[in-house]
Amino acid sequence: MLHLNAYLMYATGKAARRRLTERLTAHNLRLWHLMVMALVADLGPQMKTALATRLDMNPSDLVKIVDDLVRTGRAECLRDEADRRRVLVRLTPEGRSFLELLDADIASADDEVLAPLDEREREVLSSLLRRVHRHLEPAPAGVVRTRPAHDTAPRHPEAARPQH
Amino acid sequence: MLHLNAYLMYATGKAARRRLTERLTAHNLRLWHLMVMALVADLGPQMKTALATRLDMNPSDLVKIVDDLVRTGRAECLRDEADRRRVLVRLTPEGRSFLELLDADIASADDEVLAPLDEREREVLSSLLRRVHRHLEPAPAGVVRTRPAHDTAPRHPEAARPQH
DNA sequence: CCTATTTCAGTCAAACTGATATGC
DNA sequence: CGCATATCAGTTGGACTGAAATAG
Repeated sequence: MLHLNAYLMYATGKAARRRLTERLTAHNLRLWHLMVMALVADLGPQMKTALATRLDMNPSDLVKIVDDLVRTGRAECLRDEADRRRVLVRLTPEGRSFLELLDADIASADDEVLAPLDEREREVLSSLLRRVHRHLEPAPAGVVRTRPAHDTAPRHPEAARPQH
Repeated sequence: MLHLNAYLMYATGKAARRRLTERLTAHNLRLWHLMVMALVADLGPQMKTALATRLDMNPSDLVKIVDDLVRTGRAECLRDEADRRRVLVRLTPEGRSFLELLDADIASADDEVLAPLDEREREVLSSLLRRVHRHLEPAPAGVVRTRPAHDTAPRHPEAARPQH
């Protein structure tokens, strides 16, 4: 019973989150602050609903996270003039450089988590997890097709695909 | 940045927990209620600290979970007469049959989570996750060596293993 | 009217901290 | 005394619900 795979995933994920969180509290950040910044950096300015769906979090919680980011000057919101219901979230230059600052910390957390596995095994684990994850959290719709940051080349052009 | 493995584990674990929790709420149970019962069923009567360590949860939280289980007649606590600080938690017969009742639900949750993987892949994932998990949450000490006990006779904890 | 997006108010399980009591 | 076990009170970040406000 304790060999329940669902529980094993949960327990491992919890321990992994703890490592990440440890690094983040040193910077006065919480997990979602990082993830929202990282996702916006990856996809370019996005609607709040798209961010929430993609991160599998509640829209009402995302609002508060974005509020924090705006208050600390790391993100800003623009009303989309084409559809005035929409609010696009984008990083400020400070937000972008702050993310770069975190990069080393984050990578080392990742490394610590995967320490017992060699390169080949990490890839296998990552790919299996990704398949399970895609299955459990089906592809989010509604991602706005915007360019990533103007100063960096678009890295995943196929990721910003309209929903139909 | 979003390909962060630590986050991928967290996100997958969260989704897996959700599936488990869905089945449990149908039985008015929470995750920890199940896990504590399952662990006690597996290891036999255990100290509360041992259970908490093993499940990577806070001792103060475990107390409340065990309280719930006792109140609903699924577990009972016995003071260890050899060391009166210790409280051994064990399942009642009702607890044991309740666990058996849950078995099918639990197995199906597990199956749903791993649906996209074939038998071979499930084993690989499970084994990789287990290694990562062991590394992140090193082996708990202080587990009392008791039999999984189908009768209710208190075992003598002289069988307990010293923790180093 | 109906739907989508955002926002707010509040609840709940889980994660964690600190302090205290008690027995070895 | 120190140390381990158990317990209690409280906080915090996270997960979730329901409802309102706004705009297409």
